[in-house]
Amino acid sequence: MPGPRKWRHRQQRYYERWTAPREAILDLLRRTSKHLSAKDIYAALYKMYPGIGLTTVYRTLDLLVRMGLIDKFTFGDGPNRYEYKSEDKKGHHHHVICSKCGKIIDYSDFLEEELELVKKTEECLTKKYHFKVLGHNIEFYGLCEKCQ
Amino acid sequence: MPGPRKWRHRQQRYYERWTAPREAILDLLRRTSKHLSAKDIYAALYKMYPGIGLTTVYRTLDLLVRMGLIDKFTFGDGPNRYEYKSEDKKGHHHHVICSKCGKIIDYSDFLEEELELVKKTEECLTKKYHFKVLGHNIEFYGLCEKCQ
DNA sequence: ATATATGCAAAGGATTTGCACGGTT
DNA sequence: AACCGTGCAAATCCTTTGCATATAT
Repeated sequence: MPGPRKWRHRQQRYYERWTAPREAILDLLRRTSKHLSAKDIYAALYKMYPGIGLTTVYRTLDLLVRMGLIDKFTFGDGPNRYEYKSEDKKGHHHHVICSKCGKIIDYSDFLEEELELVKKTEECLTKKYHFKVLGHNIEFYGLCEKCQ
Repeated sequence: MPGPRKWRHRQQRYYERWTAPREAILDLLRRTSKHLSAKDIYAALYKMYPGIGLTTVYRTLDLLVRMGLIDKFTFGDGPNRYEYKSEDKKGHHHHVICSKCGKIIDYSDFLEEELELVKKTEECLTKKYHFKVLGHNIEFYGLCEKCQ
């Protein structure tokens, strides 16, 4: 049951078998625009796939993160949330989080400015600390319309 | 035993008594440049102040966050970390986190550019979503010199 | 005297780990 | 047959809560 990007890396073996749960979890994340937690995913899958275990969800999410297919986000309190990483740059966005109700808005304006700042920063960090930047995370928090 | 900024807000009472543990915890955070977890603080204080409870540390940290004296950071896995919020803008910085060893570097270049981007974004978010921005968080992650 | 702050122990929530079973290769 | 993936239960880690006691006003 090969997925869309079934792929075993030469250097680092990500998996040996592309199984139904793995496909189901990746598929769910690919289809949704929400930021799902492990439990969310477990609950959604349980309907169509009873017998699935929460542990498998966690392990699969970890696998998908390592494969670079999804991103993992930690929003202050509460469980980690996962998001499908779209291949095109258009998918890039930030999160705006309401501190009160936890609502998350995806936001993607000023990407050019951001990109420039990020690039500058990365170069500087490489020079200054010999730090290899692999990614960044920009988020805003405050109060959403309803919670003010 | 009044602290440096002992202060009971008129509208919202933060505390009734400025006690020794509160002073000790704020003081510790003011003196260090590290990003301490609740346990770190507990351990440090335990030497000079045995009998202090971890619960008190958590409760005090929560209080100090509500008072706006310290910031709380969640770096992926691991415990939350706390940092004294300096009053001058010079104290503003980002975090660069090594994904492997967890090392945190404070970084504060390109603040003007950042400030501009942040300002733009905040205005836009207000207009677009009527979202009241209270703060932002910019962080970079990757591999530090040793871990590459 | 009264309300607040504290410490301990227990509870809670999220995630990881140990282990035996079952399906693939 | 050997190995990988899975599910369950237990363990772990961090944090919060309940409650009785100690302390400040």
